[in-house]
Amino acid sequence: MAEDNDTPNTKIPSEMLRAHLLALLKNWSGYGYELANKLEEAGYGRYNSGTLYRTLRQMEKTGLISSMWDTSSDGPARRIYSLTKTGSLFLNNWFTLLDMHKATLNSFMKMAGNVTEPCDKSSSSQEKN
Amino acid sequence: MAEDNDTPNTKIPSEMLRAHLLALLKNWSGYGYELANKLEEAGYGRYNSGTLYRTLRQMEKTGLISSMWDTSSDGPARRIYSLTKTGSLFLNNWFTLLDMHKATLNSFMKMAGNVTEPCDKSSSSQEKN
DNA sequence: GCCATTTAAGTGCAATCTGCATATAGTGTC
DNA sequence: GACACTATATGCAGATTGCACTTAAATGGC
Repeated sequence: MAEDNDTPNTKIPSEMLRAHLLALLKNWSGYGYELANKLEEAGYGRYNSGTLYRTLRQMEKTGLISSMWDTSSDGPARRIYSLTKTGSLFLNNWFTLLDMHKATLNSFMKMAGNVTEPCDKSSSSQEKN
Repeated sequence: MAEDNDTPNTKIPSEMLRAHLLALLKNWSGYGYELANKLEEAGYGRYNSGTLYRTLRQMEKTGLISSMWDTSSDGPARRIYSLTKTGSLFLNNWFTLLDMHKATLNSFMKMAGNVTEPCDKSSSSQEKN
């Protein structure tokens, strides 16, 4: 992991990155450098370290995860993160949101057919019930 | 539809809003005000109009949608949006991304138990003895 | 000991994005 | 003309992002 290839080869929205981090921390505690490695191994490229660490601190600030220093190891101190109750709930809600989102997308795409008549005489939209 | 209740009661990430707009414009052309109504009818609250219009213009700038003025109607001119080829591709990719994301989440959550042992190659995961 | 490298986390800053309030403009109604 | 409704857009403070850079502890080579 010595190369400074700091570019994610698969760019995902930051909301998804947060969800990924929460999922990794489910039933496990890890530190930033380690999380970055896991993300890379999963094919999400090498995140810019600043971006990743800042994301983690921000998630901690909003209560999704909590951290404490681990100085028991050999190298420099590590900030060990764990999922909070809130973070766990958030992760579950995220799954729900994903499903709702997908359902809405499908509904919207199917909705396309029902607008064939222009009927501009009415007030706002085509079908005003 | 005249109340100025400008608050979405279900807050979703902006990436999802963009996907919703793309889905609505699939096989259909509509203008901003109309799209706002559809989102509200679908239970996503009344978006702040500024936010929505800016999002649309930005999506146009990045080539996901295209617009032209419609002055044929009675009221003020409407900017009619349609999906571009790029937007259509983007929407398809978004579905793929959603599936990948969900798969990754599940994989990460299941991964939790294996931390006692480096499953993969000994890159630099948890404890590089 | 000295120096480069690796591990680990963080800061600085410009550019962009977000939420919210406000502005602009056309049309119909009184 | 005053007013409400439709329709789009702008202004601005605060948050977020990407990228470069910094700090710091330990390891390994000479």
